[in-house]
Amino acid sequence: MRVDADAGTLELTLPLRGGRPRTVTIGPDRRGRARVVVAGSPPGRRQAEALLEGVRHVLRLDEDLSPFYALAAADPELAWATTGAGRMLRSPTVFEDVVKTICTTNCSWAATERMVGALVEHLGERAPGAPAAGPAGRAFPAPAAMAAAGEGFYRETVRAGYRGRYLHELSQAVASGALDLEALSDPGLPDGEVEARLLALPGVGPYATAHVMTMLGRYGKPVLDSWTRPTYARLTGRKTVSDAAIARRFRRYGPWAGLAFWLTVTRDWA
DNA sequence: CGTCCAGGTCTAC
DNA sequence: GGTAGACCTGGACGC
Repeated sequence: MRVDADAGTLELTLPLRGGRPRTVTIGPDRRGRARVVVAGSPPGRRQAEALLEGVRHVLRLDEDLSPFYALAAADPELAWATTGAGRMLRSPTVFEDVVKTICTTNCSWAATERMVGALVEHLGERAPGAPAAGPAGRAFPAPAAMAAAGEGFYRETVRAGYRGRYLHELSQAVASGALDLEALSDPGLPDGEVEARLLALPGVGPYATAHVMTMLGRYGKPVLDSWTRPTYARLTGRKTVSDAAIARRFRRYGPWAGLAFWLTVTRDWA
């Protein structure tokens, strides 16, 4: 995925069931509406619809944030968000979000980018017309591709350290059918059930669980880590802030507490 | 050079 | 149920 802030565009390569991935660029048209441009040969009708569905999913265009906006409007600290903030980017699949989240644990953001970049570059399927080398124009690897890669790949190429075992175990479980991560998208599952299943995954603890649940649109719990905690403390003019204090501050948001917290700590990104 | 730590988790008490 | 210690990696920092 690549963001061009100047052009206001987002480029991503989406996997397609039963076919090569395709790269799309999302940007504003002259009317200020979203336009999706597919790279390479024109897609067929079915493929075009699948790509649009993928874009809707990644941008959460079908998510109804109005209950959150109603709460934010009454909060001077977050009223700014009601003009359309809060559609956090997510991955096309739950598997991809879980893998990426594991790659954020106990390391710098630069290390996360390096690990994910290596996975995409070496295992990701190439969209037609994409460069033969490099990560550009490649989809995130399928579970089977990650399962087929050996331990040496995770150690020497991805340089994932001890995370390599988690990534390998996870992808093998998904590829074999023993684990269905995509089922976690089911809105009918209670939060507690999703939370328990995520916590049971290798390399997934409380932080990663909260983060993946956020990606799943379950915003009840703030994502607390070594970046969000100090950032929130700084914003409130304190040296440190307890998790309990954060929970209290955002309790009024109920099931939207995590989204309110995230927007608070990332406000200067907008 | 060594130590610390970054968008934590696991295991063993 | 709660808490030390270990854990890959690489960049930042102090000496």
